[in-house]
Amino acid sequence: MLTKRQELILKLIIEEYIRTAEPVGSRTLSKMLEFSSATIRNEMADLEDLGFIEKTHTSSGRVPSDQGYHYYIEQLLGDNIAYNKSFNIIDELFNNSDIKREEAIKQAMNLLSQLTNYTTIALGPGGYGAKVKKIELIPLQKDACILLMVTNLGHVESKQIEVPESLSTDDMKRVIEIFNEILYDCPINQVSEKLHYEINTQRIKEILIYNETIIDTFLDAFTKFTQSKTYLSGKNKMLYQPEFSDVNRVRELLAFFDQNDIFRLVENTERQGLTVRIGKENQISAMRDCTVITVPYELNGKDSGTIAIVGPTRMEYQKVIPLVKYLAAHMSKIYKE
Amino acid sequence: MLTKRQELILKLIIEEYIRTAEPVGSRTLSKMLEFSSATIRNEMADLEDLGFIEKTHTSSGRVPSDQGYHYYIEQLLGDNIAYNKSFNIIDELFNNSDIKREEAIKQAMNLLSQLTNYTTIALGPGGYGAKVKKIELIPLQKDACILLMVTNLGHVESKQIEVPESLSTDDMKRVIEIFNEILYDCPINQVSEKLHYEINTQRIKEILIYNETIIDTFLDAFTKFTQSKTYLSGKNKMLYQPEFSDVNRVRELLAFFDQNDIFRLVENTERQGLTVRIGKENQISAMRDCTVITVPYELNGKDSGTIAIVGPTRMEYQKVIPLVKYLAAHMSKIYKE
DNA sequence: GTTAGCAATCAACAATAAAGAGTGCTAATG
DNA sequence: CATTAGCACTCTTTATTGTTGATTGCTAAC
Repeated sequence: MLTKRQELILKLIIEEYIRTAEPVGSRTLSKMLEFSSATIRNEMADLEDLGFIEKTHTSSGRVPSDQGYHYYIEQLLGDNIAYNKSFNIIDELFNNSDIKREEAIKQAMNLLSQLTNYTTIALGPGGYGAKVKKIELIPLQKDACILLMVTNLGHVESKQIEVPESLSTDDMKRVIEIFNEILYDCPINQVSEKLHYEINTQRIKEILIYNETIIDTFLDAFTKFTQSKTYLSGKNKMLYQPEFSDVNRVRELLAFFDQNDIFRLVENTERQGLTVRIGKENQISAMRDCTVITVPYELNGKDSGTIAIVGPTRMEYQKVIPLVKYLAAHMSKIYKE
Repeated sequence: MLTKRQELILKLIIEEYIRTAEPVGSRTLSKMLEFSSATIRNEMADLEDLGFIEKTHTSSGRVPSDQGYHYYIEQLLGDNIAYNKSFNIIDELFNNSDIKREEAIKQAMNLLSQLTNYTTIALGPGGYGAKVKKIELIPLQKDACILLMVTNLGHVESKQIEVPESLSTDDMKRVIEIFNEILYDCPINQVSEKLHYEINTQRIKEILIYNETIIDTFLDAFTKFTQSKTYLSGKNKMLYQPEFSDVNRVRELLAFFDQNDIFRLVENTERQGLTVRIGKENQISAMRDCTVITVPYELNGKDSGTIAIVGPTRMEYQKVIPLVKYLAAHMSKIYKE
């Protein structure tokens, strides 16, 4: 357990380091406090022994350790979400609601990235709460048509498919009719199951007469829905952080963002509420100097996903944490009644 | 006019510089040629006077100037598109054609970026050649529905719109019926015109009874089609070029790519065939050390766009130029009969 | 016209020195 | 006994200097 004075010193070191990105020395601190630099040096030595701060070399000022940041976030910041004028801006976004769900998530991430100057990621929701609303087949030429699927959430997915010559327009109409009958109001993630369940019923058999592979084509088109989508904003915000003044670091980081591995940042954070992974706690080596904060959100009872924000370990936690919390808590406003 | 030997020396300097990114000295060249370094120095002095090469400092080797690259490309490379084994890979992509147009363009750009290790951009086609195939309105709840538009090219655009309570399901059906009658087979870029032309006819008036703003909502949804799309690939390929070992350069470059100004790279290149803009010929300051090559393409008589490739001025022209030419010339294969 | 030879130029690198910031320790202080 | 002043020590940063090596331009010889 730290004494009050140690906590104060730790807090000041962290906040000063967040501000300047330079190691903080005892003299700097003694100017802010009523103690001499010698006293502070003694305290700093203790804080270092306890693992909260580190030196970059024998005679340098101190820098917060990963553990130090954790203590700061969990013990010194507290849970109080102070009112923040950025909250208004977020509310404003959600009030302007004649935009599609996807677009809204995208914009929310953009906003968060702009407010914080860090990189933001939203994962999901995939099609998980969505239900089939309507299936439509629109002929293009003799042998090609567009398969359309609309969900109750207003999402549209389309896929161009080939149609065997043997199938007449009326046949196609019948096929679509059957699909609509079977799948109307069926949750997206149960489509495959449902079709396989019905595979021996009369209706499905009727379809298979026309074309053996149509079920597969169909299922293929549905996979797009169920893929959990990622929204990435402010990818190169990080370049302006002093910790990324080395080109190799930049390359490493951007290469990571360009891979399809982004979801790895969020691994094992489901059902955990807000998580803060600092520095090497992130398994990804390109992230060794970064903090990744994740927080789950819900759009309605079923649709859920994760918001993540990626910045340097030297992140403005005080500002960022309330912001992501607030945003995640209010994401459900995307659907207004 | 340059002598044969001057041309040879210029060619070697450029190719050596492209290979190594280091200034080329007379001794290096004399090892490749039958002349002494002194002779080559004399020739180099002349080439410098003529503006084809430059020194980085008084006693450095020579580096090609923008003008030098131009001479190399236009006089020394010639028009002969030598067969290139990459051509096969391109053909392969186009043969695998059960993908949508958008996806095909995206993949073509990805491929080009991978083959060359430079950044690639495709502009357009917008919806220009496309015609309205079908318009559909799918109700979600009482007051909301999805407006769907499908083109003959298989492109689908959707927009969620609000519907006044006063409008019954049958009314909506009637509205859509009228729209389909009016707009079937209408080229996308003439939709606005057509609707305004028909504004006083009985059919449109019938629609307006239901809802005054529906036409605007409709036109709004169509603008998405006509926007010329951009496809960007290999954004951070450039980071691995030695000319971008400075973080500030990297920032500048990526910031430019992130703006929506990419189209500026292609300004005034329409109808010009292949253009090569080297270094400061690009008006964009972030591009002062880059070469931008553009070449127009056509998908069918009407749909056209531009392919661009962005690399360092020290670009592998010999490899790149035939490649973009070939790709652009064969883009039309995306639609096979 | 070509080339050998040579002084001059300049970047790149390493070695050295000086300045400045910071630490840890010790001894004095209240 | 906590606090502080004082001081030697450490290490980074910056500037300075010298050295090396690549390259040029010029001149004179072939």
